[in-house]
Parts: sequence; structure tokens; C-alpha cells
Amino acid sequence: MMTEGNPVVYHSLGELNLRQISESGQCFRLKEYDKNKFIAVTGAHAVDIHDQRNACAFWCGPDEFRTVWAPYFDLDTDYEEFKARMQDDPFLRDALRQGGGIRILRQDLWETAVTFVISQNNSIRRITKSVEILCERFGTPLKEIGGRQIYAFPTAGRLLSADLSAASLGYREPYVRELCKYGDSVWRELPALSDGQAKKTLMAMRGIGEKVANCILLFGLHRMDSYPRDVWVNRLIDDVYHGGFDPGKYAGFAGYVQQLQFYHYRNRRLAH
DNA sequence: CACCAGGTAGGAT
DNA sequence: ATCCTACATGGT
Repeated sequence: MMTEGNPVVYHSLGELNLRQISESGQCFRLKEYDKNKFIAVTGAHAVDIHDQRNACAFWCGPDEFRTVWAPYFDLDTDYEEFKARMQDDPFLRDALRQGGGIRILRQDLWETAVTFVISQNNSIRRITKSVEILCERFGTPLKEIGGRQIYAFPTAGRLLSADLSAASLGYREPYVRELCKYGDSVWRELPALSDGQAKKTLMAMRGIGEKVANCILLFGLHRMDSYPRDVWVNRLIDDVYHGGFDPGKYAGFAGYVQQLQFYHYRNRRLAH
């Protein structure tokens, strides 16, 4: 079914690594369901991707690849120059060696807003679990991949009238419910706003502070200058840079630098 | 048992 | 403006 016909083969050559992205903490639904086999979901689309050595096989038609997945994985952006400009920093050189296949995804704005409101003072494991429950219970069924039924991320309307207790959102539940009450217009208009205006609009919503707003700017609006500071990034700046790190040095891709730092530092620390 | 997790709201200073 | 703390839940 999902694997009939031919996949679109993208020659990633280290520029796209799905395992690294799935472990990078920027998204909560890119899942390795089998060795080197991933399920990606965005909006009303889901796809089976087989990540082999230097190529990713996307099991979808060329039109869907071009209009949905290439944009989602930011494949039309050239990261080479970003990488070149990090080479003078030893920590970033290491981070690139470990996470050079990370990209900044262009995720659905609504989904990004909800998932990062859930993320506050929470663990990636629990966020992922909560999001999975929300999708399974309240999302539209899309298709089956690897014997699993895949669901879309639920709409605001559906979540508003739902019993969210099974997702164990804790004290964040009312924040999510309040988010649902904003009309679609807010989310439609945000992409047209400047970074500053968009951030201000987001931070006026309950449950969205500076850090979560920065995550939504980066992962939901692809504002590459946004540099979210979570506990790990703060720790890392303290530890590796002795308090002196200026993301302004990386104008135009500071958010990408942040992802690499987060991924590398966190993995290193969790390794023992 | 204490402490932590991709923080923030609301109140006190 | 800046500092302080309670906050649900599950894992270590």
C-alpha cells in the first residue's frame, strides 16, 4: 500500500539525517518505527521515509515530495554556508560532526504552538507521549504506515470540546484550551508579521513566554534568527562559553546554531 | 524521599 | 523592571 510504486529518492549526502532530527527536540512526531524507517507527519500528510546511508527514500509521489516534504525538511535551503561560518568554534565543529544532518523544519504553526506550550517545564519523553495521545484520540485518520494508523494533529475546534485528561497535560491543560479559543485569523496573519510583532502577539497568549515564543518563531514560522534558551542551552552557555555567547554573531541562522548546540550538548550529557 | 524536565503566570519587591 | 515561587505529572 504505502510502498507500492517507486519512492522519491533524495540524495541527502549527510545533509539530511532523520534520526538526528527526530532526536533534536524541535518536533515530536518524527518517529523511527523500525530500523532506519521513519514516519513523518505534517498537516494532512504522512509519509514513510527510509533513510539509507546517503539517500532518503520518500514513499510518496513526486508532487507531494515537491510541495510538502521538500519544504517541510527545508531542502531548498543551502546549509553549507552556515556550516562554513561555524568552523572557527570548536564546540560547533564537534556539534556538526554529530548533528550535521539536522535541519530546521518548517512545521505547521498551530501544531508548533500547542506542542511547545505543552513543552514548558516538561520532558521530551512526556511531551511526545502527550502529543501522541492527542493525535490518536482527536486527530483525523490519514493513512496506515508500517501497520500503524497515522492521525493528523487535531484542530483547535476538536480540542476545544475534547476531554484532554488522558493526555496528562497537568497544569498546562487550561493553556492549551485557551489557545483553542483564538480564531484561525491569528494563525493566518502571524506569518506576515515581523519577528518582533509576531513574538509580541504570541507572548500575549497564556502559556507562551519568551522561550516558547522563540520556539514557535523558529520551528513554526522559520524565523532563523530566533534563539530559544532552555535549561540545556543556558547550561551549555554557562559551561562551554563561560557565560559569553552571542547568537548575534550568527545572524540569519542563529536558530540553526542553537539546534546544533542543544542536540550535541544534551546527547553528550545524557550519554552518562 | 528529593530533584528534574526544551518555563511561565501572578504576585511581591 | 526584576526577582520569587507554585505549578501537574512521571521518571530517576
